[in-house]
Amino acid sequence: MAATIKDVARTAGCSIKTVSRVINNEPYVKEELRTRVQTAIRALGYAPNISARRLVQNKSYMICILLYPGFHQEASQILSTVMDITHEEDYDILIQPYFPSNKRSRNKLVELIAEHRIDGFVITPPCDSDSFLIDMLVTYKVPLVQINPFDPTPLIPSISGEDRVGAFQMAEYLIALGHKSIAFLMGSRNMRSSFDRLEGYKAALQAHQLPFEPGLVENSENTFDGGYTACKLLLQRNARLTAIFAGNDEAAYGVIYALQEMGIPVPQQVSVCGFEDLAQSKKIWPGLTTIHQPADDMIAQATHMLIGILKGNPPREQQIFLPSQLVPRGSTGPVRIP
Amino acid sequence: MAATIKDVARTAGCSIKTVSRVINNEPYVKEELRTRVQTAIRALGYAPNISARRLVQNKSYMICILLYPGFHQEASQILSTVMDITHEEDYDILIQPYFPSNKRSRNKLVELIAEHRIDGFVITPPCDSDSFLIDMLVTYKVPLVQINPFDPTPLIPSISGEDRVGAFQMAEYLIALGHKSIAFLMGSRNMRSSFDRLEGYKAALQAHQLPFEPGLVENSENTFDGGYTACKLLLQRNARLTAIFAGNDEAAYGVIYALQEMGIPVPQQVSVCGFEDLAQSKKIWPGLTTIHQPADDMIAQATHMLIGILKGNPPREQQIFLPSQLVPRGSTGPVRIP
DNA sequence: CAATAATATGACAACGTTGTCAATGTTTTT
DNA sequence: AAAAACATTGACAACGTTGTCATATTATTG
Repeated sequence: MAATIKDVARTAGCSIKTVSRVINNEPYVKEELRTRVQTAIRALGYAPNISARRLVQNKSYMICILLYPGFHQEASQILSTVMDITHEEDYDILIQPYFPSNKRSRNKLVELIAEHRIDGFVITPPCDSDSFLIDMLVTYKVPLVQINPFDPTPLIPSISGEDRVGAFQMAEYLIALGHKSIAFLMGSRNMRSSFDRLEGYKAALQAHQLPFEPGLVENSENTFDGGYTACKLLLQRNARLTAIFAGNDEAAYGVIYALQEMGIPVPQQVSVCGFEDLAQSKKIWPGLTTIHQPADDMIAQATHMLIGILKGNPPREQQIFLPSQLVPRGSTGPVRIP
Repeated sequence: MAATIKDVARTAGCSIKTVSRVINNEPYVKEELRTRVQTAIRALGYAPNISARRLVQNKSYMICILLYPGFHQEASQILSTVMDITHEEDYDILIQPYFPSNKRSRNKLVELIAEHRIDGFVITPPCDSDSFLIDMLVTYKVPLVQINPFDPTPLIPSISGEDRVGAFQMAEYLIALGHKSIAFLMGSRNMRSSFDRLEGYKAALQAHQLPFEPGLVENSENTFDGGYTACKLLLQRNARLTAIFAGNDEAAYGVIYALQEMGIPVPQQVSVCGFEDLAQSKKIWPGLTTIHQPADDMIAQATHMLIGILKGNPPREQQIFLPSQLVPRGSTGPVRIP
């Protein structure tokens, strides 16, 4: 299917060896021929086959970084999970940072695909919203599994957390504690899960006959700084609120930091909760009440599904849900009786 | 050098195709011949060459997980750094969890080496203390770079943080704040850095004419639970201490949690500090005073050094130091005047 | 018992690249 | 002007595996 060095040689009218020289920036190719070869390479979309190169050079072009789970806490949680999979399956796993819509990220990906270095992809939020990315993978017919929010008509195999349900549970929990003025931090708008969580929050209010106040919703990125800033804005605008439901755990850390900085005790005056249950959330004081929906589980499931597809065992269901679970900790408490 | 399928075939007295069948658990090989082949495989220490298999099957046996830096906070800090390197260099990077002295970890490594899948290694603490591991890599002549504490006679190229100096700086800082009763959490004993940090702490006391009290040193793992437990033990034994110097940031989180749980205000009654400067340390309240010595920088340096070695440019120095830097935050303050 | 099917083995090509070496053309040196 | 050095190109083997196909052996069927 893909062009090989022979195709390039034929197109450029020279031997494969000369093409090889051009690819590897070796000397002893006349400038004119060199450009002719480069033109052919571009015209055919040729990329060298890494496996062949590795074979003949007896090199792997791979480096291994040994990481003790504990030397760097959070990373290893994902990595351990993922690497357990590689140990049982025949696949190595490359973890690649991806910035949606970033040109460099995209180029790197095209390269990985063109060089036959990748059999399949697992896509995590918010990369699933990068339609260029998804289109490209579909065009190249590279198998992929997404981690993304609920989709009523999934075209692509995916693992989904229950964002709407989880947010509903959490809001209901706060309401049960007596909170009536509950702020909501609407997370990154490029993640669909943010919208689903907002919906769950609204639904819970409605189910308990509480009014939805748009002034209690603040846009923020799902980061520490996002939570910090949003919290300050909210309190400026509304001094009566008794609880803040952050878009995720990271944002909740920012909220807690901001409150403490202002001398507002958590949870005595304001309750705070998050969504995700990072390992860190039980290590801060007070422990963060949150919805358990761990990234590493989702990634593990997605990887298993992908390997299944690659081995010719497509999953029974296109979309798998991981149930969300409320984890109450110290950052939330009963509303203070005024 | 390494045995190939032909060697096995010759030893077992059959064709390479039959060996291939045995390797891949295909049918149509008589039991007797199958065991003969398996014996030969074991005798020769044969492992199939993955690149050749990949070439002929036109598969990469690699999976890519796209991870948005932000979807999972801490992991991406390391990964981003590391992947930036792969983007510029020709190497893919496999991150592999390793439990020192764990049989499964070791087997996985042997496999990676035998199958020619790895050109070189970066070893992080405490894996550098696993002499089996180091010996094996040296025996197989696989290039490696270690991240480890200062070694006066380094045989292996390494990147080192200034553990002793850093601990000295920190202890001196606490002393300058008026602290005289400073507890020290001696971190994991399988990391040499723990000993170096203890030394730095002792040296600072001595430099300022403060007595070293063994009762103020507590053994603990460099984990949240380790810090938590050690803190409780320390306070039971010694109510006068005004500062706790934890073995690393994670342990410091445990210490802060324990203190808050006991209603002891930080830093008003007890100051707390750590070592490492995890991203989280500026996000907790009060922010953690610590020594900046980021894992991702060290890993990046080590990786660059390793690639240099692989490309035939050995480093000028066998050992590179990354200077440590004190980062004061809210968790430390002047000692309370009684 | 012949005919057929199933099992067991091997010879050899193919995968796509790089390395070696030979062949040719061009420039520089003596 | 001959010799030597250098620049440019290509033919072909090699890397280690799996896939295809042919062949030999054994078991099953009619």
